Amino acid sequence: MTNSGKTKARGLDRAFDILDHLCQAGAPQRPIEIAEAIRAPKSSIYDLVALLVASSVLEKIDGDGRVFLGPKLNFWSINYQKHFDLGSTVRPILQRITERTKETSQLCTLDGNKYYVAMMNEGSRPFRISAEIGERVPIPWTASGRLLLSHMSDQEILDFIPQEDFELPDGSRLDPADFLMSVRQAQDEKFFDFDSIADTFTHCFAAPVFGHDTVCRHTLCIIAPKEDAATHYDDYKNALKDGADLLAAKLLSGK
Amino acid sequence: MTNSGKTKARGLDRAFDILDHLCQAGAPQRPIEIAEAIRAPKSSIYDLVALLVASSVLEKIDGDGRVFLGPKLNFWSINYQKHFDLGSTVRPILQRITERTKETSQLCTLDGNKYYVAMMNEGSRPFRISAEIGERVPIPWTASGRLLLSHMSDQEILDFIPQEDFELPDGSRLDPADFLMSVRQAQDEKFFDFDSIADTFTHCFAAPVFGHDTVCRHTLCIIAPKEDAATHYDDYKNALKDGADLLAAKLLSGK
DNA sequence: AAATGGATTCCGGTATACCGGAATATTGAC
DNA sequence: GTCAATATTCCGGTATACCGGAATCCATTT
Repeated sequence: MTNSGKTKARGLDRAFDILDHLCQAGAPQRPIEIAEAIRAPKSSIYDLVALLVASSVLEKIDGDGRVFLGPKLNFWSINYQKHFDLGSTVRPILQRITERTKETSQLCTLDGNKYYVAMMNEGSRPFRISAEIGERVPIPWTASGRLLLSHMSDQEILDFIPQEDFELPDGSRLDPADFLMSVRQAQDEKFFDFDSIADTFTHCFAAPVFGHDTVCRHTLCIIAPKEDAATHYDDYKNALKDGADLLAAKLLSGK
Repeated sequence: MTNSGKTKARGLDRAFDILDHLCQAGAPQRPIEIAEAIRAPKSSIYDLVALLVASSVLEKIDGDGRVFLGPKLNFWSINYQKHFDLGSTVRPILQRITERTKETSQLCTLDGNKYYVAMMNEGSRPFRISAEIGERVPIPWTASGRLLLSHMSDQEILDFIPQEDFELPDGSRLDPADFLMSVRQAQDEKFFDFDSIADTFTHCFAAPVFGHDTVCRHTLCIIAPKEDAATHYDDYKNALKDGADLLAAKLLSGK
């Protein structure tokens, strides 16, 4: 993963691999399970897990040696958020969008070369759509992904996305050239929407939140049943764009 | 800091020191500032900062080489919170407390041997009391601190708290023996309140949130002007205790 | 009990991460 | 422009972190 050749891997990288793996696993694991999943030497992982537990970056969950993400991560993240004030800035904006549209709204962003939902405000619908919070999803599967990559060149995008991520959940393959076109379309219109590819009955909308360098750092998005998406298309689009513009302004003004 | 002797420090520890230092600094810094603050070799810090930036654990903030906590921390923390569901569980409880008391309410916990405010719900008062979110504060300065240590023995507590943390902000020194007594009192009553030591006109209340092992993992607390604290003493106390019990129940039931 | 299978700890060699110090780049003052 | 002061990069030696493999521990089964 981090280490493909014949050489030793750095402890830092291994440690971060452990954290990322536990995010993906979504549940406490034993050192040996982690080692196998990461494809890392067992003895190294035992060492590292002990170190990470000692510094509360990981936490012992049960008496059987299972560990999970620890409170130290929360501490660092709170300080991160204090600076960018994401939490308290975004929440009311999502609530406003859900109020206007009745749909579940989300703040999305990238982690490495994957997309994930960073914050979610559930709508009133009885059924629940969309990915779990914090779950990493291939970028081409998402409307937001088009926007989040739009500052990159075609070549950069192709280098950035793992080949296998063009395989859609239904087993078909998305043509990278088509994907690039949709990225450019999203870039031009500063908006993107399409029928979901995770299911057959919903439609995704996404609006970009630009940082100071005109790079799309986040998106606001909603996922709605197709019929509602069609009848309220302009309402939904405007609700998202308004929210995204407001959010960008607040983030840029430093408050 | 991490390394006092003559030996090399581990990269992991240095990296975590960097993160903790940036939390404390509260603002982006250059590698060299970090190195001096941490008392670490410059060349090592340059190396590490580059590594951490590459993995988005740190983030380049400006063109002058300044870095700050990065989005990767947020990603990990979101997954941490998904598991323990702190965010969405605690928020409404704090809101309820603030509703009942009109005061600012907080969720507090430990990071290492320091206290910090993990979540805050501001009351309606025109002036603002209490520490910043995420700011590390000596445990003896806080009402919550008494509860958060109450599972430890006297000796463990004395070993745990740095000597200098008994120096109060007004320059006077708290007798460790007195502190231990107040810890035991808090333990017996499952509650603690006292006149603030950070100022002369407020009173702090704290109620413990117990984990599955009857260890006090968090506290709920409020800080109120002395007169209000006196006239509404029972109201405030009950609001906090109700909230804390409710929170403990929710956390233990896994939802 | 004995045996089996797996998890965890222990241990020693070696690749390399860490660090001191020198070289170079950058900034700002004059 | 020159110079001084500071920040950053470069480089090589050595302490040690990483890792393979063996030993030990711990449940379960026979």
